[in-house]
Amino acid sequence: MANIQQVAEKAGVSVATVSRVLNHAASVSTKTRLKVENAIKELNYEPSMLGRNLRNSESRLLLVLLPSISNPFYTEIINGIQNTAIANSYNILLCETDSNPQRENIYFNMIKNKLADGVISMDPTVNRQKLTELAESHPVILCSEYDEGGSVPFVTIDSELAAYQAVKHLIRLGNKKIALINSDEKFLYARQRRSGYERALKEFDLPIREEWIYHTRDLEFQNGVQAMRMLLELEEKPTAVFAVSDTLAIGALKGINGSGLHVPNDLAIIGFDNISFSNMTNPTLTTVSQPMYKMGVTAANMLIMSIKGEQVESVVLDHDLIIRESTMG
Amino acid sequence: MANIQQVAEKAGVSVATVSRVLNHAASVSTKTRLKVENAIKELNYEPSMLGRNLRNSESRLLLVLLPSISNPFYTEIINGIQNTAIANSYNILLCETDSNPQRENIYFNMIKNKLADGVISMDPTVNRQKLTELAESHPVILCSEYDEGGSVPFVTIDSELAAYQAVKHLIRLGNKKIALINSDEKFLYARQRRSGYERALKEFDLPIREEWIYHTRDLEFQNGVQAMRMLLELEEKPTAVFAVSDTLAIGALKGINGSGLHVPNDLAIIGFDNISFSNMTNPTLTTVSQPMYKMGVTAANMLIMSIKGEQVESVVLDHDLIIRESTMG
DNA sequence: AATCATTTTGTAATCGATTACAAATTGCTG
DNA sequence: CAGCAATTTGTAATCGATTACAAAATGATT
Repeated sequence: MANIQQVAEKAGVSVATVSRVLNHAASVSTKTRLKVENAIKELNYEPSMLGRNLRNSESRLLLVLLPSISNPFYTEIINGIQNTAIANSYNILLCETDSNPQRENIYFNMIKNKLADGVISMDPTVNRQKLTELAESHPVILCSEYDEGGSVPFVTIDSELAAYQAVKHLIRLGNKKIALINSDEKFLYARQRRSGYERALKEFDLPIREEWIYHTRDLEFQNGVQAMRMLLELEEKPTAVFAVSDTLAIGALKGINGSGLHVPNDLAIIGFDNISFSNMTNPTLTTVSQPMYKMGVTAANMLIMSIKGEQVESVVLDHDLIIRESTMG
Repeated sequence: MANIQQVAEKAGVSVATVSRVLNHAASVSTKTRLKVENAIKELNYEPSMLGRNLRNSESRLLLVLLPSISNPFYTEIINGIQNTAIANSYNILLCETDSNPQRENIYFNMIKNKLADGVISMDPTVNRQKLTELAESHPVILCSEYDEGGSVPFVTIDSELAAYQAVKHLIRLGNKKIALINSDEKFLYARQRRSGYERALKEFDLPIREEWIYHTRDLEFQNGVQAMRMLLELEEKPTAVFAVSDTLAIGALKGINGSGLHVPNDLAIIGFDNISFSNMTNPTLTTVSQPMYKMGVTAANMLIMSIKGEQVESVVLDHDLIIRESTMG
């Protein structure tokens, strides 16, 4: 790869002039510009991001942190981020953290080191303190999961309300025994969704029974299968299940297969996220749809504003209840 | 963020000495090393990747190109790559190309510009010429999809054989009318899987009928649904279907629901990839399992060897036929 | 204490770009 | 064509690290 020196030499000008051509400075005469452009073409030259970034403290690269790419929930969000980034001449790099603080740290360092201009974190278990610290001096936006009462701007939905509405839908269908398949309540969204679940039950004077609340370790299908098996072993079985993620709900659906029970006649199920799989199951899955693409777009716009030094406000977007076969008894 | 100058000043030594401490050079006395380490701690200093990379032409970052993160097929491969990379003090960045040559180009430039040390491409529609060109001067490994007769090292499976075995399995079950849901044959794997399909049919003197071969535009569920609908409208319907990806097979399964036909009694289905969802469908999906994690590990090891300047040989890994309910009539 | 070998540290060039400032060129005007 | 302003180009410092080489400090030996 040629460097700027060689281009300058070939064009018979100084490196400063080449740099000016590269940056479309107005003060270059047409004649020299053409000379330089030819030299660039001949040498197949492309400017080094490294040299440029070192000097400019700008990389036009955005980092997107996510715990795992295996959850399809992130797919559409990333599309939104990516399209918005590209429209603003930024590129994105996806960083899978596996919720491992050490890995997170490596990516935080990329930001500190100007290898990237900002970060959108979708990792719920992120090291709070490190992140807040980073956010003091660098652009950071949280997406989906956020820090209650924290200072880092976020974009999310009203999980409590969504859960409340989902459970209310189950109650309206006549269900009185409603189970909750929740993830670990160290996550804010898990606490919020539980809270919405309880609010709906209370409103209709239904009891909150601990044995109908199951906590899973992860959000994989298998965790949902396991949860459902436990619920089906109870003496008093629920007649409906609200799972806090589609992956869990799909696993639960699987757990019911072969038990002789029928969805939705014996047991109604609602998921959360509206991942593309949720429409492929048999029966198809009723679920809460998050505006994932829009979340991505919003987060990216917020980050880019933040990089420009503008103030940004957190945003709460609307959700939808998508009613499908798993609750159409 | 403090820089190396400030650390040197605080420790009362030269920048060279600080650099030596950072790089664990043997020639630093214990006394000065301690002074420097204290200064580093006090200033909360972390070396700039940018300065280091510019000087060293090394970033210890690997790029992983993939067309879309929405296909779960890539998930396990990436796990393998990531774990191997970390074990060798590398980090990975995922780059979603959407099979867009312009985007690809941006990431290729990151390699050329030393922002990353090498690239593993899983993008089948990659710009062949650009990639080969890049591979001449930079470490590149292809994973899964590769360039037949090309010079770029790859890791893959024997798609032709896998398809042959899958179709033979259908024939052994007594099927004589076997359809193929293939993707676009511009992809090498699509041509290879078709070839294996035809070899099996020929071996058992079964006719190859064009109307039983459907080509989809993408690998999304919806493409499989659509394909199945077309096949079910034929006068002479197939009794079995081999789909070249699980996503298509799952869509096909969905397409059969509501048609009154039963899987596997009326129609057997085989997919390809063994994505985690393939075990969640009802009935569960028979499929060809690729050693995805191992592919990732192998690709990463090959890339790291290549970065070290060693010669690497392409690898063909073993696959497995996983028999589940969709072919257990 | 002088000499020399060995260990430790510092000086300054380097990587590839950008840009403030200085210098050179161009074009006008009288 | 001298004089001056406006335009164009070049020089050299800079970003933050690494490292060859030089210089200084240390220690051993006589």
